[in-house]
Amino acid sequence: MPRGRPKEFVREEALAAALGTFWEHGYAATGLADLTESMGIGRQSLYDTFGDKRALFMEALAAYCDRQAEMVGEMLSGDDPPGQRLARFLDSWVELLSSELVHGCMVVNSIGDFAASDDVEMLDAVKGHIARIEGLFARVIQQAIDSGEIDVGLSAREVTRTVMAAADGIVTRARIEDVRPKARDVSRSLKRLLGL
Amino acid sequence: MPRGRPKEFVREEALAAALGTFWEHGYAATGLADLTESMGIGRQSLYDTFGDKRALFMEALAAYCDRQAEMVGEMLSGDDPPGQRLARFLDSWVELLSSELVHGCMVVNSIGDFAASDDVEMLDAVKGHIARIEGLFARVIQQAIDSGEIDVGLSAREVTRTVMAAADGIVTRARIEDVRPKARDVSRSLKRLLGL
DNA sequence: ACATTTTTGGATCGCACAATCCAGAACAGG
DNA sequence: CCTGTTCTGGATTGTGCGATCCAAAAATGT
Repeated sequence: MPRGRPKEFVREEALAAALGTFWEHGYAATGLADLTESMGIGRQSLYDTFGDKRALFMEALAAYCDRQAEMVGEMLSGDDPPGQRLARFLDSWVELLSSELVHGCMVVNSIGDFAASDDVEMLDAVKGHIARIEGLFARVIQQAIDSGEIDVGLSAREVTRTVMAAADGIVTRARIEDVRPKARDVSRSLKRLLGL
Repeated sequence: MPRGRPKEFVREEALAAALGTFWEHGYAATGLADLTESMGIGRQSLYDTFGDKRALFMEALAAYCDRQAEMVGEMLSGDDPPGQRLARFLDSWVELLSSELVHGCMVVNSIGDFAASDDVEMLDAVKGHIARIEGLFARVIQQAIDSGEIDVGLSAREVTRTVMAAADGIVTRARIEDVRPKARDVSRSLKRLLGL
């Protein structure tokens, strides 16, 4: 155990709290007061532990992406054939919009937060996170095409980009309205498109 | 002609310039200096003519929506059957992403700019603009279903929401990368979905 | 000439924000 | 007891912003 007075908070928990606040309000709209309140720590502790606001955000965004990748990876995994796993995902991801994604996808939200900025490092991080999630879908879709489950004259790239675009559109709108009815319609349409 | 010194700028032109700046950088990231520079007028003239920054933005957003509605309306009109008009739109809207929509759709961008704010009036305006554009697609799609051109066991509502979601996703990503290849793939997939 | 209106640009106000500094108290181990 | 670290909270700094005020100049009609 280190010398002096022990920290009164767990780093991961404080980071998770910051994640939630950034997720809900975005980067610029989140003030230091919002962060210290939701994290339950003082300004000094925040700067000592995480650096500054921007560094804290980048770390939170990376944690979000890890969590999202794990969740999507689980939903797309299983013993049944890849096409059925994708169909299952399309059926059940509507539930995510009721709980996890009520404030949209933090990565997609970050596009708007930094698109007009000159923070190339942040933008590269955002693009990387997007590519990572997209890769999970591309893999399953490619498998479903290889196995013949999906056979509609479309490449895996075309299908993946369509699914991702629709998902991005839904989570964008999720920020200002209840999109679950829309998401159900889109999921049904996409399954029809893919013959699932 | 009114009494004193005549205005040295045309209101519509100044508004169009403000529209472009807001469109490119978003609401918060656009400073008064950016506006006066792009509009070519002084602060005083701006406040006298448009009120304040927020009022100027609302007017610019409404003008954007008018223009967008007119453009989409034209692209979806013609003498050929509605299904073909929709297919034509899906083919040619990629060009819009090369010129008009390089910085995304101003309405969709505004979602992120005001989702976390408590400006309900602005949010209602955004929602109204979205509904207006969506109505244009819903009408054509309904016609194509009534005429039997589209017959894939999906309702007009389901198809419309899917097309809009995909489009929203594409224009969101357009802010940080060239999405024309993606848009081509998505358009091809959607046409396949609709049997066009 | 005169009145009216707009333009221009500087100066200023008020506010919110991130970030830093500081001093005192709290808590641990040596 | 002493030392090192953290927590607390107030005070402060610096910056950028929207917005307003002001005064002088410019351009029109009466």
